Parts: sequence; C-alpha cells; structure tokens
Amino acid sequence: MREKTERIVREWTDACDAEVSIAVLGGAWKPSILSLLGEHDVLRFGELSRLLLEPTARVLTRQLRELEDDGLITREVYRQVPPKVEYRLSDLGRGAQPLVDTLTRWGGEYAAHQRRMLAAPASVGDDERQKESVPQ
Amino acid sequence: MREKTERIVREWTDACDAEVSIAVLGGAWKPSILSLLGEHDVLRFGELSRLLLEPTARVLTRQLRELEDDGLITREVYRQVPPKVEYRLSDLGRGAQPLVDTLTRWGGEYAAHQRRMLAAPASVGDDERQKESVPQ
DNA sequence: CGGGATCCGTTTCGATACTG
DNA sequence: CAGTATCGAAACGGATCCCG
Repeated sequence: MREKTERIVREWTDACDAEVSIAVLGGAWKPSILSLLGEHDVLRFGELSRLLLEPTARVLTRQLRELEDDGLITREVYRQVPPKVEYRLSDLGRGAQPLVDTLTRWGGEYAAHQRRMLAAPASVGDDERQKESVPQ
Repeated sequence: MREKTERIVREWTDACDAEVSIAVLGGAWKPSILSLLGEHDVLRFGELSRLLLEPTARVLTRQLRELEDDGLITREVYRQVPPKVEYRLSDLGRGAQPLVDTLTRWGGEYAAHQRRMLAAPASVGDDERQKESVPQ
C-alpha cells in the first residue's frame, strides 16, 4: 500500500469511506488505466502509453507503480532484450471494475450535460450563482 | 462550471469519462459533503463543519464553492444578523448520489481489506512486489 | 455566523534528457 | 522497450488573521 493510502485507511472514520476510493483512484489516468486493463486483460507499457494518448513515460510509470502498490494491478517483468513488462488487473482491481464503470457512466452523462450548457447561449435568468438574492 | 472542470469536459475524449467524475468529486471532503447533504437534505455551514470533524473554514468554503460552481449543490444566503447560509443538493447532485454511494461502499470494503493486511503479520511469500522474478 | 485575504509547505504534474 | 534522473510550474490543503 502507498503511504498516502495507508494513512487514509488508518486515520479516517467510516463516515468518509468514499475518500478512500478517491485516494486510490484519484490520480491522473488511473481510472483510464483500470478501464483499459479491464477491456484488454493484459497490456504492455507501450500499449498503455499509446492507448492513453501519450502521457509522459514518467507520469505513466508513477501511476502504474501507485496502482501496483495499492494492490489494484500486477506487474510482470520479462528479463529479456528488448525488455517487456505486462500489466494486469489483480483480484482487487477486478473488484473495482463496477466502480470504474459507474465513474465512467456518470462522468459521461455529466460531460454531456455540461457540453449542452456550454453550447447553449447563456439565456437571461440563467443560474450563474444568482442565489445571492434575499429569501427572507 | 469551474475552469478545471470545463477544461476536462472540453478536451478529454470519451474514453476517459471517469476522469470527469474524479475531477468533480476528487477534492478533499467533497464526497463526504455530498453524502451528508444526501442524508440531511439541508445543512448550514457550521453544521457541515461540525459533521466533517472540523476542516478549517477556509478549506470547507473552497470545496463548497467548487461543488456549487460545478452545479452539484445550491447555496442560499439569508441576509440577516447573524448570517445564515444553507446548502442543498441540486438535481445534478442528487443524480450523483448513486455514484457517491458506490464510492463509499467500495472504499469501505477496500479499507477493511487493507486493515486486515495491516493487522496480519507479514507471512513468508507475501506479495510485496516480488514479481521482479523471471517468468521467461 | 460564515466567511475573505494572505501566506506557506507539500504534493502533483509534466517536459527534457538519458539508460540498461 | 521500458523505464530513471532531474528540474520547474502549478495545484492543493491547511494555518492564521481579519471582517460585516
């Protein structure tokens, strides 16, 4: 487990369990990585890199390490030339798939909703924080 | 919408919709805030502050503003002395409740699983990244 | 009561260059 | 191919003081 994850698992009360999920899945690219590994079963470093539209190797490596440390994916190194490294979901990672799917679905709906908002010319009486009115 | 949220909604491809969810819900205390507003229907600033075990006012204010900007909660100001401000879920926020619940459930299970790992004395052959072995 | 202003340390992201 | 090393910029969480 990452130190950060461990701290949160230890110290936070049950009331905020959702924060644990955010701590584990909240890094850049992480949900996408889990999603792709869910679809493809096994992926090499370079394949992940291309599918994700090229985050820098530095960044991708760190996210993968963190997911590994938190137990969601496994990393298998083939000591050969040229090197080859395979990533898969662990049991824990497969257990997270429904959550990732839910994140994907809600995020898609939210993005679609907001894109409609962006497309629509701001109409009079639109809701740009006009609640500064005086209800009482 | 926050600038950050808007950037992500605009620029990311559909393949990474989950990142949108993380962008919106990924701040400290945010899932907890939504959770509490789901339970209590309406809460004042001070009530939220106490229920969350006292984040500083500065931090709580910022998270509430971001959630408001992203359209998940509403803020109603009563111009009286002493002041009174009420927070509620918006329609968008109510729509996020199933997602928050899923985050809470998975986070709870993950935390329980990892706490068992922490409690168990590390047994021989435990999995602290021993995959550096040579499969081929 | 419900903040705003200011400041700061840490974390995180990301670009560039290099390597077994 | 799959990284590592180094560096800079920015975002974030948080403390402290002040205010209508």
